[in-house]
Amino acid sequence: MSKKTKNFRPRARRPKGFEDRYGALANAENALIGAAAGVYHAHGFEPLSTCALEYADCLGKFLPDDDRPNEGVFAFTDDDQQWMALRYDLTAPLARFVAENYDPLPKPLRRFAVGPVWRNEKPGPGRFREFIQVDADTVGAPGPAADAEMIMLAADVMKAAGLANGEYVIRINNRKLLDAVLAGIGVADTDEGAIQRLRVLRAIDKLDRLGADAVAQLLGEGRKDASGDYTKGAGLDARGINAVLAFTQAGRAGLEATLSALDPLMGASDTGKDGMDELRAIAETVQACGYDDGRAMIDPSIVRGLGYYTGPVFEADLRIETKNEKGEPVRFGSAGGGGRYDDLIARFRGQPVPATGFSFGVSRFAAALHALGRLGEEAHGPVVILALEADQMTSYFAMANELRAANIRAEVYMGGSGMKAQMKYADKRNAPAVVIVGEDERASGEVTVKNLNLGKQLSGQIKDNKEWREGRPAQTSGARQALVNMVREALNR
RNA sequence: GCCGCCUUAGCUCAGUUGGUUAGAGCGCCGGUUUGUGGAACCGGAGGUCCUUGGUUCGAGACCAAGAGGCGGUACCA
Repeated sequence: MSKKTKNFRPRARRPKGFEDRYGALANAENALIGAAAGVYHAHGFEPLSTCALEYADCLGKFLPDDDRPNEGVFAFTDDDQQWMALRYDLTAPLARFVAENYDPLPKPLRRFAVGPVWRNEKPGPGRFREFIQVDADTVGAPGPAADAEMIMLAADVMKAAGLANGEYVIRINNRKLLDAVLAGIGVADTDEGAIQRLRVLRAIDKLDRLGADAVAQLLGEGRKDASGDYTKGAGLDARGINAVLAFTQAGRAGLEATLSALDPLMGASDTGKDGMDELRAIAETVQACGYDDGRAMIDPSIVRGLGYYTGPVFEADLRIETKNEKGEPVRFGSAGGGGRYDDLIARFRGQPVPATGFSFGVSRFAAALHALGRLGEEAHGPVVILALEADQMTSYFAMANELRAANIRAEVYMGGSGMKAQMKYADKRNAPAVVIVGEDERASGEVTVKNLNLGKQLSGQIKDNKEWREGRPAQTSGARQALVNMVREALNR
């Protein structure tokens, strides 16, 4: 080994856009995953775990005229020259799995999935290059009841995450309605029209962020933003712009009122009629189940991503304003979204397989709750049993087991340091109490329990160093058999 | 990708018109306790001033390029 190699020290650094989650944030993610998985499991969904890598063509991540995967995915070629890509969501792998194992699976297939997905995009607040999603999907159910169920489940998950009524809303729309509006203003069913439709969708997606005026520019000629960047518009005329904006603004307070406002905008279009029928059926179900109390609403300005949605689309939004450390409002985007994608599995099978689903961005959700100070952090750490005598470890382990059996989180100090360092460790772990058994206690068959919170309070009153040194505030000794009760008492004070 | 702002100790920052050994608060470590965290007092460690190149007798301060961070915008199938 050369001297140079020997001295090499890699600089510890985290890849850009990737996040470490420790402590409260990691706990929050786990709690959200548990909440969502609990709701879905209770509704009969089966867990499915698929692999992180997929063949890129199975993800549909190829540009039509290109031989390498699209930007936005992390991809590389395998030994056999095939393009592999990290999954960018859990829906495309589901489509692959269903197509691959179609015959033996129960239809409809109800499955939920939890896991990280990867996107090669610019990171931002609540936008990560690796993040955890929880998905639930129903495959093989063509009717709007399946969509309505997805919406109600999404609301249930938000509730299970600890949010109160009014702090979240599931917004509902149907892509067919916008298609009808665009057809009505002369957007042709051609390649050119498809591009135009795409630009319209992107423009509408920016409504909440940029406002109606900017979106009107994007629907028309184009828009120059504050940084001087120019975005080409959809090229609609004034009549078209007004029609699209009127559609997006047709949302009303109640489900019925919104449906009534939308009806006249659909004209004679068959697509529009289909979309309205679906939306009406969803609204009736949601209403009958009592979710029209603010948890679910129709919002024509919701369009969702661009790709595979074919009908109803939904989005879960936090209604609490999020601020950063400087008090500036932070836009986190939606906590989740979904919709119907009847053509996705057909890519593999040649015949349509209807499907609908919902996906939560757990990492973003957790980051938003963190910014809101709503993490529900654990009140305290584990009880720490000091390891004062190296030859007494088995008795320390026995005490820890007794506490755990009584449902008290506990650990034995595992370091090699002295008592002072062990106390500091317990303090840093936010331990509610420490158990002290050294030579003295062992000789007399006792244990000492020190209440760290109480000790902290008492320390504020001590001014004299002698008192500090000699006082043993907030700790009590008692018989070894009373360990659990003494710790419990300390926890309750 | 494009535009703008930022980068000095672990963290938050100060650093006069370019001028000797670069500072503070908090944190960390140690001592006043060799069986005690947290108050108080005393002491200590810790900096390639993001990197590279340039201007200058002299650069943490000025210039250029690059990297990283933040914000906006685009992209997000």
